Amino acid sequence: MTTARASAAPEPSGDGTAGRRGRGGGAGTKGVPRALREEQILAAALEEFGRHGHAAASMAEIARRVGVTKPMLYTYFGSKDGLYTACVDHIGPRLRAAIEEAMASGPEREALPRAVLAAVFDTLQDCRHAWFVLYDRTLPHDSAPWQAARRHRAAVDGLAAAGTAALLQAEGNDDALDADALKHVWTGTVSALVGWWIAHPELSAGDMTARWSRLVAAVRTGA
Amino acid sequence: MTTARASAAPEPSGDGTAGRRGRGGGAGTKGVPRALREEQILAAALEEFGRHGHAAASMAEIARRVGVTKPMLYTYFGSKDGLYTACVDHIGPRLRAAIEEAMASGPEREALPRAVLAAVFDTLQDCRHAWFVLYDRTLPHDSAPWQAARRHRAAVDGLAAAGTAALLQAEGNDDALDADALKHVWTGTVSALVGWWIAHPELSAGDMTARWSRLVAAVRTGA
DNA sequence: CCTTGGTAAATTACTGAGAGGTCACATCCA
DNA sequence: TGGATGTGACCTCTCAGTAATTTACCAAGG
Repeated sequence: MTTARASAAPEPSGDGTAGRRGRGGGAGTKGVPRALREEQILAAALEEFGRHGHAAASMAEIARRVGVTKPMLYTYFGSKDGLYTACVDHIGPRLRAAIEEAMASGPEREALPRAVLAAVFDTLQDCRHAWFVLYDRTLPHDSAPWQAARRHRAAVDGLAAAGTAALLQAEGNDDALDADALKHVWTGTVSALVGWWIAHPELSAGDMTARWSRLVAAVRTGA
Repeated sequence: MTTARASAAPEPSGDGTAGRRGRGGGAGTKGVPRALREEQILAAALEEFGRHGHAAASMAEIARRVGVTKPMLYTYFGSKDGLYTACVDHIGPRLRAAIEEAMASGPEREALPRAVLAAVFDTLQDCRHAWFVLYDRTLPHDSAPWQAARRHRAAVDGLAAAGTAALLQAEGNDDALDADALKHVWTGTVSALVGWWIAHPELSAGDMTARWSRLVAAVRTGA
């Protein structure tokens, strides 16, 4: 299906004196294979959806960022909800796998949150807004994107739940609601850190992890 | 301006055999003074905007919840952005005042977050979604609602900043970025708790505060 | 080597629905 | 009567979604 033939697509894109083409910017193919275009569209959509939310994001704007027109998005992804769902299906498993790997590498109890955060930052370093595609409170209830996001969040949060529940049980707390609330506080903390990271583009994933360690140290000894 | 005259408005609303009116549900006044209607609209708008976000919320739906038609909303608030701004101007100062009062009553350093949270939960108990009107990441950049929300958040966050900065400095950390990040983590924690509270309507503000205390205790001694 | 058809990659131009916003008019109370 | 409260109908514009068409590439076949 992929039939990836060219190493790097020519993509004159914008050049007025189009290379081998007579008319600059006409209809026809630009030599970009479908698989590659899908990746480009997905990347642009992750950013737009993450930045503005499902409702405020516009298909035309996503197409414009890619350097393509709307019908391409619809031939490749069917609908706005289809594209959003594809975004969720793209970033969800990647986050889940990264977190699973971080947890499986068996850090000590105390360093586990740090390891998970490092995995999250590492996964999001080139698409930081993608986090908020998964954690968008404004998705229309029961829509396809809502269900997809819910499913993938459950997978990610399940890992968090394991850690937080163990922590509470170690203190003799078996309240299921407490565990659920603490899980939410954890994902909320991750959201806050990712949101802050977006506002500081110059910082690397490693910078963020280091900062987290410093904050935890301060809060644990102080407070 | 208020001229609140009636103790409780009659509001037949929906009753086919309207009380004293010939035509059921016609045009004319329903005896609800402007100030009261504005409160009703504001309450409905806070819920709708908080639940669905600025873009996905619809003026028609807000009007329907109040039992009124769209032109009323525009007569009273001018525009969608005007209504959103009014929501922000309504909840922002209330939250700020509550937090200020909680901090001014001088709890010990350690109990300060708990006191602030109690104030927040108390303020939001009848309009929990309102928090997300203030903290909506999807507001169109530089729009009037965005600026208003930013301003009020700054006021609320400023109080948080005082606490977090003091905490870090006590540990010998003077990094301004660390303080800013910790402030965001704090507001993210509040957001997470409020979001979780929305999913558990049966819990009171007091329940939430107690739960917070339990979680903090577990996390501090453990982890 | 050059046509030639088939397929993949794109675009232009359009439609339709829904939501923001407005206007003229209706009703009620003082 | 006049101002406050309120509605029905309408306008307009954006945006999701679609149909028809156009161009480029690629492989055979003459």
